[in-house]
Amino acid sequence: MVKYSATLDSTFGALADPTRRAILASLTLGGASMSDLAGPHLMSLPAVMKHVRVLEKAGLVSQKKVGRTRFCQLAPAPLKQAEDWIAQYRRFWEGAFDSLERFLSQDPLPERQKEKQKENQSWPHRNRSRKTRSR
Amino acid sequence: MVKYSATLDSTFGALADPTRRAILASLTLGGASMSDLAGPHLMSLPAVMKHVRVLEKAGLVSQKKVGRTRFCQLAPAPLKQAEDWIAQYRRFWEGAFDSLERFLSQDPLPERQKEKQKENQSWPHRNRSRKTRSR
DNA sequence: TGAATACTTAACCATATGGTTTAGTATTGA
DNA sequence: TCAATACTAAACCATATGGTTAAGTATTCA
Repeated sequence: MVKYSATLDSTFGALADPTRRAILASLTLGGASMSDLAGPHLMSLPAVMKHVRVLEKAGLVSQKKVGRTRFCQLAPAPLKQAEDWIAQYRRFWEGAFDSLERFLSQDPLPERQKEKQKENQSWPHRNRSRKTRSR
Repeated sequence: MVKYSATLDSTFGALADPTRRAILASLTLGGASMSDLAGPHLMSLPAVMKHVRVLEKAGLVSQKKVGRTRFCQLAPAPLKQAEDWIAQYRRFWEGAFDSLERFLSQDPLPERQKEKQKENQSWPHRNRSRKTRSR
């Protein structure tokens, strides 16, 4: 199947929500209680707690209960992996910018097809064989 | 409401799925048709097309139809913004790693509370005033 | 002790997401 | 021209997501 990283899934998934990014931003000011975090947001405390739980599952936040108060703090690890993943693509998307206009307006053939045409083959169908599917 | 970036939402959202990351990886080898992209995945062509549409809406992929074939290619812009966002947090999560053990096991009071205690105030409730909510 | 605080849990809801199958349309090539 | 190719569109489905309200529990403080 597909090369799979549960870490990247949950990291990017956690960062995809503006409320959660705002919570992380708030935590850069230091540890905060649930009510602290909920304060700026126009949503209920349980809703904010769900967001915090998503951030915790993604490893972006750690929690600790002191008395009746739950404190949250930024946690370190997985953002590094996400940043590395994106950085790895930088040269490709920088290259892509150069060739974008040509791709969209002038040259009708992408690299893969041109290679294969040079080899004087028919179009390479990577999915010629249909797969068995569950269900 | 919350500081909001539709671009970061859709960029991180698009990157949160392993199939879509695999499609981007495949496109680093050059432009590819829909069937090319669908090839390695154990899912139907319409499913892959939905993923490509998500990537296109996020601005990560551009498309072009030539005859009956639809070609896709990496597009440049929004990964930069996402990488910048993450990079901006690096110093915080590096710092967080140093203070994590103390936070979790020894020191019961986070920075914000300690500040306020020094000021001899009661705990600052950022959400003391309840908000009006829609619905 | 008893009221206020700070979560916590549960049930619920609407919409989004990620997949399917089926039945098309438009192109291509023998 | 006619069959095969390569998408495309629509209807459908299960589960996830992001929110709510209501009713708890556990702590704290006067």
